[in-house]
Amino acid sequence: MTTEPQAGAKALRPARTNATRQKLFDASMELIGERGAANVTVDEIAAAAGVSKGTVYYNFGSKSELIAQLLRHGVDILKARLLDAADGRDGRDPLLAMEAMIGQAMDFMAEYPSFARLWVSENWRIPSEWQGTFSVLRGELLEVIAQAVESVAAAYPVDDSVSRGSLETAIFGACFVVGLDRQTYNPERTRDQSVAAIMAIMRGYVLKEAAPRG
Amino acid sequence: MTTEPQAGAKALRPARTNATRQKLFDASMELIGERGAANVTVDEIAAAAGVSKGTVYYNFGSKSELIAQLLRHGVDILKARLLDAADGRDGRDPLLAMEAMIGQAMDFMAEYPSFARLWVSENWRIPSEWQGTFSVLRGELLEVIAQAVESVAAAYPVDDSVSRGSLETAIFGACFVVGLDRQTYNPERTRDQSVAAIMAIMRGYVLKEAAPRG
DNA sequence: CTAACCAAACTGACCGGTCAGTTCAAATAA
DNA sequence: TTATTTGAACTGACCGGTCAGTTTGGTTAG
Repeated sequence: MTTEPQAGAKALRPARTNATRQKLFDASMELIGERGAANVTVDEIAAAAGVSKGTVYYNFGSKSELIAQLLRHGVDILKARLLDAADGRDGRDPLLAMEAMIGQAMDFMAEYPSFARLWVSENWRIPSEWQGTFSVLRGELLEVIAQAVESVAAAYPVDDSVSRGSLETAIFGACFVVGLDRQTYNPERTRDQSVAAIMAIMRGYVLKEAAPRG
Repeated sequence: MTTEPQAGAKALRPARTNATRQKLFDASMELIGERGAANVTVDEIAAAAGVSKGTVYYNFGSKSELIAQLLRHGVDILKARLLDAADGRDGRDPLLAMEAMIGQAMDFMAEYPSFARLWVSENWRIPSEWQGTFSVLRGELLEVIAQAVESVAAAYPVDDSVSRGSLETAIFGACFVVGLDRQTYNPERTRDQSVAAIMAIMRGYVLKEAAPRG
């Protein structure tokens, strides 16, 4: 195996390395998102990143590990945005916070469509090479959604016959699919239309138009 | 290229051929759904079907064409079920018909999880080998959903600010994702929970609890 | 009845090419 | 000095597609 840089010492790593890793993330996100992990070669990724093949193995050790870290990278970005959207509305109407989060999700899908494609392509495989990675990352994202749903349920009367978990999954899934479909098949649809369609789930969950904190 | 059987003469083809094609559909649906189209070899498919590799090429001409016909095959089954669920409730409450359809979709996902995985894995790739196939099949399925939504909109007051297309896409996507998630991560969730979560979209779309044909 | 015949269906060894992963000496930054 | 990158060569496994030959089931001729 090639000599890897100290894996845990991200902070100590020189800027050059981080720049290289970023270039590799960008290049592989694009290629893998479009054509699928199995249909992209390491040589292609290296070339697209303007880097040699050896550098890929020096930095990541394997193609599989590169992809695992790519997934983690993308989720970190998405999570940060969702939390930011929620925090920005702290103390306000939880339904508006939810709407802001879904809007952020749509923006993310528009900005990183390849990440979304990679996610849906590999997420439900069994057993996947990245099963553990997906399990953890999926949990983190659902946690963010769960918090937002919880806030809504605390402020509004909701339909308790609907299972929280299933509801969160439906929102999660609808975000990915609506976002991806807009990219692929219906570019004419607006961000707001997409958000409104997904928000229908929440309007169906909340029982009546009671005022928040009612 | 190997000599293919007359493509249009399905009726004339001996039973042996149709049996072979069915075995190949079953085997490849399973393998490709689990591991992805690119990670399954034609040899494996042939072996799993209890048939030689040459037979695959005799019947389908290429791996790509096998998968295209596999997609068509699965959609035919799903469409038939959805239409059946809708027809079975003809003249009744369109919301109940919708609920029946979503229930059928859940059943389908449970029975053919591999098809659902194949679909989400390859659907949003650009450009995909099966782009044309997906475009057509996606349109057919959305058409069925659109009809059901139309019936609801005709019988109930609905939120016209929500774009029909986006709504249908959200339902479509939620069905796949909720169904797959149940298979992969949450087998303890019941069919009814899943249906209820997806139906929240419709309850959010309908304005009040007006009686049908109001 | 049955032997000869035929085309469709099927077989599986084989070929040409591809790719992930490895290695390493030389170059280049910090 | 030391960490990082380069570039090119190499390997060994794997895979899609091909093709010459075999089996099967039915039809026809004698």
